[in-house]
Amino acid sequence: MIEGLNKEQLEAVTTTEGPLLVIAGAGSGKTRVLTTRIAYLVSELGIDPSNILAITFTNKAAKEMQERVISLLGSSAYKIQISTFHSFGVSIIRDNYSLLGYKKNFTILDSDDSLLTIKRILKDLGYDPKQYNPKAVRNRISSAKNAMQSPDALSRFNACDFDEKVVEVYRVYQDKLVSNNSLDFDDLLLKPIELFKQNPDVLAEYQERFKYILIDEYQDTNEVQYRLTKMLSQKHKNICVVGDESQSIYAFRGANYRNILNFEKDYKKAKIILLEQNYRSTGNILNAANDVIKNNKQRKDKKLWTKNGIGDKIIYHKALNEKDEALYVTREINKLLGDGANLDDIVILYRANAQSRNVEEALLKESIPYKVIGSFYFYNRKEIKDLLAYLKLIYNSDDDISLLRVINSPKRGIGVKTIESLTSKSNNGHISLFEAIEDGKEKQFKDLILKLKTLVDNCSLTELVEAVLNETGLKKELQDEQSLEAEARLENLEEFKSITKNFEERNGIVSLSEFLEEISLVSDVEEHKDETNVVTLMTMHSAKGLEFKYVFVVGMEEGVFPHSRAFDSNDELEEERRLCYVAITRAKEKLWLVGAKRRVLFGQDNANPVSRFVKEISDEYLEKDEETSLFENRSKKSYNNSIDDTIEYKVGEKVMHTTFGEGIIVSVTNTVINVAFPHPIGIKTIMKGHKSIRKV
DNA sequence: TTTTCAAACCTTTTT
DNA sequence: GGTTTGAAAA
Repeated sequence: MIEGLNKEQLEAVTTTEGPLLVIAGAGSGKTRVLTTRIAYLVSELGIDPSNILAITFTNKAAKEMQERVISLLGSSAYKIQISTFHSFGVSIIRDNYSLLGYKKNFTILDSDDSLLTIKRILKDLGYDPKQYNPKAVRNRISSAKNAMQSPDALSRFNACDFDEKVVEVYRVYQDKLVSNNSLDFDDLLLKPIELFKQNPDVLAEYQERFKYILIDEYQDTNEVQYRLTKMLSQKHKNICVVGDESQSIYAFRGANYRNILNFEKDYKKAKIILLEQNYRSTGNILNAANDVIKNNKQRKDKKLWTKNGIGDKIIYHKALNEKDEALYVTREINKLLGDGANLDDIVILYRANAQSRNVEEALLKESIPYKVIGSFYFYNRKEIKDLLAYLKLIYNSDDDISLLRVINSPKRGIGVKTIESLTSKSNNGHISLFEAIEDGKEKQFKDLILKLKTLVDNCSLTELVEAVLNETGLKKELQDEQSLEAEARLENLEEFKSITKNFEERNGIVSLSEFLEEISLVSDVEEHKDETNVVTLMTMHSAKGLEFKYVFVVGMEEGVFPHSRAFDSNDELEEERRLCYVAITRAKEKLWLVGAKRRVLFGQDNANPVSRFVKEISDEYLEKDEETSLFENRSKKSYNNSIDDTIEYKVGEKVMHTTFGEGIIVSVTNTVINVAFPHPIGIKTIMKGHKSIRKV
C-alpha cells in the first residue's frame, strides 16, 4: 500500500496522531496521500472505518476519493464518512432536525429559489428592486452567513442605507425559511454549528465518533467550515488538513486561505509536511506555473520540481478574433487526434461559462464530440424546475416558494388576486400558503397535491414522476401546444425520468427525500450520465483537482483573464493569478494558452492586450505563435470544407443525419439548427450546412 | 388573467 | 449578444 511513496508522502500517511498540516503543491500526489492515509488507519492501525471522516469540497472529489478507498479496502470503506462539506451538513441536520426546530421533511433551496424569495421580500417591504439589487442583497446576506453573522450582528456593523435594508430583508428571509421548513446552502453548514453550540452533548457524540478527521482543499474553507471542523476535532485533535494556498480560488464564496496559514497558530503542536515533488507535469509546465505564481506577494515560499522530462514548450497563440481562437483550438485538437491522442485526454478551460459558446460552435463544425461541465443547462430549464417544484411541494407542503412556482403552472386561472388573499391569510394565521387554501380553484390544486402525496410511499420514484406529469397537466399542456419547442420540452421531461431510473438502479429503491437531497446538492447533470471519449469543456474553477494530458486555456487577454472585475483590487488580482496557476498545473504533457486580438463582448468589439499572466512566463518555456494572417486563410479554407452556408432551413423540415438518422428541425439560429431525433437520441444541436446532414 | 413586445440587464467563478 | 423583466393591450 505504501510502496512507491516518497519520504514526505510516507510521513504524511503515517503521522496519524495529532494535528497535521500537509502543504501539497499541485500534482504532488495529494489524493494518493489522503486515500493511503485512510487505508493505513484502517488496515494497519485497526481503526474502525466509522470513526473516520473525510471532507472534500466537490461531489467529484468525494466520489473519486471514495472509489480509491474502496479499491484499497474493499467494502468496509463504505462505513467511512466521505462527503462534501454540504452533504455532511445535511446528514447532521437530518439526524437532529427536531433539535433545530425543523420537521423531518425539510427541503433545500437552490440559489435561484433564494433569489426569488429575496425579490418577493423586497417587494413586500415596499423597496424598489432597482435601488436595491436583489442579487446584491442575496450576496450580502450569504456572505454574512458565511462569516457567521446573524442579522443582529450585521446591524451593528451596518454603515449605510443599503446595509440597513439588507439587515431588514435578512431577518424576514430567515423567518421565511424556517416557516417554509426549508434551508438554503449556507444554512447547511450554519445549522450544525448552531446545533453543537446549543447541545454540547450532541457535539460530544460526534467528537467521539469522528476520531480521525481529514479535510481536503483546506485553503478553500470559509469561516463556517473552519469553525465546524475545529469543533469536531476539539476532543481527539487528530485532524489532518491538506491544501495549497497557491490554489485558493474561492474567496468570493468566503474562503479564507489564511485558515491554512493560521493552522499552526490554532493547533499549537501541529506538524507540517511540505510536498513539493510533482508527479504530474513536465518541467516546462511547472516552470511556467512557478513563473506566474511567484508574482503573488502573499504566499508560503515553495517551489515545485519534478523528475519528469522538460517536455514541449508551452504554446501561446494569438488569434485574430474569438472565432479564430476557437478554430485554432479545434485545428490543434485534430492534429492531436491524428497523432493518436484520445479525446478524453483533452480539456478546454475558460474563465467564465459564457465563453464556452464560441468553442462549442467550432467543435460542432469540426464534428469533434465534447461535453460541457458545470453549466446548469438542464436543471435550469423551466419544465424541469417546475417538475422539481412539484416534487418538493409534495414532499414538503410548507414550501411556499415551490408552491408559488407551480400553483398556476400549467395555467389554472389562479392569479395575483388569489395569491394576495392567500398570503395575507397565511401571514395572519402563521400557516403556510398550502394550509391557507380553503376553497375555489386553488382547492382543486390542493387536493391534487394531497392525492399525489399518497403515492409517495406506494410507488417508485419514476412512477411518481410519471404521475406528477400526468395528473398536474404538465405533460398535457405541452402536448396540446403542438409546437416543436414543446416537443423538445417533453423530451427533457423524458430525460428526467431516465435520471430517476438511473438513480433507482444505482441505489436500489429510493425515497423521494433522498432523491431531492441529491438533486439539490449535485448541480451538474453530467454526473448522472457517463459520456466517455469526448473533449471536456469547463471553467478553470471546476478543473481544480483534475488533470489532463493536453490542456487548452482560452481567452488569455486582459479583461477576460484576469477578469476586468478584478482590476481595481490587488487581492482579487492575486486570486486570478492563483486561478491561472491552477489552470496551468492541470496539464500533464502539453499546454496551449490562446487569446484573441479582438473579441466581441456584450455585442461590442474590444481589442484587449495580452494577459499579464502570459507575459509573466519566461520565453525560455514559451513558444509564441502569432501567424495571425496566415491562419485567417487557413481557417477560411477549413470552414468551406465542411460547411455549406447556402442551405436554408425552416422549423419543421425533415433532415437526415449520418449517425442519428431522420429528425425534425425544432429551431433555427444564425449558425446552428436544433434537430429532434427519435428517442433515445433526443434533441441535438448541429451546424447549419454541415456535411453530416442533408434535407429529405 | 394572459399575452405580447420593447426595454433593461447582463457576465465571474460554486455548494 | 442573448435573455429576463415590465408595462400595456387583448
